[in-house]
Amino acid sequence: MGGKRGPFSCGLDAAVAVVGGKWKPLILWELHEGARRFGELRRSLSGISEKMLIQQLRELEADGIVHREVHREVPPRVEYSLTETGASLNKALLPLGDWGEEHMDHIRAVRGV
Amino acid sequence: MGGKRGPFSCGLDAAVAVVGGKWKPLILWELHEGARRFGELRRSLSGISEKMLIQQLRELEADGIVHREVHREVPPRVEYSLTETGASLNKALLPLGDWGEEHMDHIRAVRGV
DNA sequence: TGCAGTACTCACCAAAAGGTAAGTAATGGC
DNA sequence: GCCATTACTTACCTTTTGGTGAGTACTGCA
Repeated sequence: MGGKRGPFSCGLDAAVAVVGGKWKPLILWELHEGARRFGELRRSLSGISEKMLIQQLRELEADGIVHREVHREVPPRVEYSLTETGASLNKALLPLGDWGEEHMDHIRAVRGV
Repeated sequence: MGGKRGPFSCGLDAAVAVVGGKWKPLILWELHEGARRFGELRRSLSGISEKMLIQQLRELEADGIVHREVHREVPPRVEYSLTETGASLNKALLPLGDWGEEHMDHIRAVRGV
């Protein structure tokens, strides 16, 4: 879903193309309080594989949502943070997060999970 | 993505489980002005297959997002509309749609589509 | 009799997303 | 010399998602 998908039929379609998938919303959420290192993100997003994390971060970077900063040290330190565009996207996701919070029990019940 | 996936790590995760995928956001959008027939939806969502449309509608129905009403006529008439929960979800999606609208050109440019 | 229109349903296939496990590069400290 | 740490990278596989095309049930109407 993070893959290319072009001409969008509406704004929602475009936004979903950028933030869709299993991990991207969670990654954005993790970054909403400031920069995070690769390893920090991996530990926070329990269950994500390194491959997935990198892949999603690269796509978000390509879409101008996150900024990647490499500190040339050993061991290496790479920090990811939201760009301004990313921060605005995160803000636009807040109501959806609230909705989910509010209806989580209902959804869980309906799906039997 | 519409498939079962639980326990959610946060509200956003739960919301994405309900509204994720290629078509669901667009279906919700189509319903935001009122009830629509199956055929109307198929024509509006250009490119969707009948199988996908039904599948997504069934999942949304199971999640309590849309209501399905069958009118016993010939030829048959089935109308889909948002439940109250669905309407609130749609509302929560508005900022995301606005964000997409605003950044669509940027995204298209970055992806070369 | 048979065709039109509507809303599905099914079997099968292709593509995309996601997961696993192993390997790499760089260097400071023991 | 060798191990630890960090941030990847690669190859391979499974699961999920999405697409195609044909078929079904119902009944009014020509």
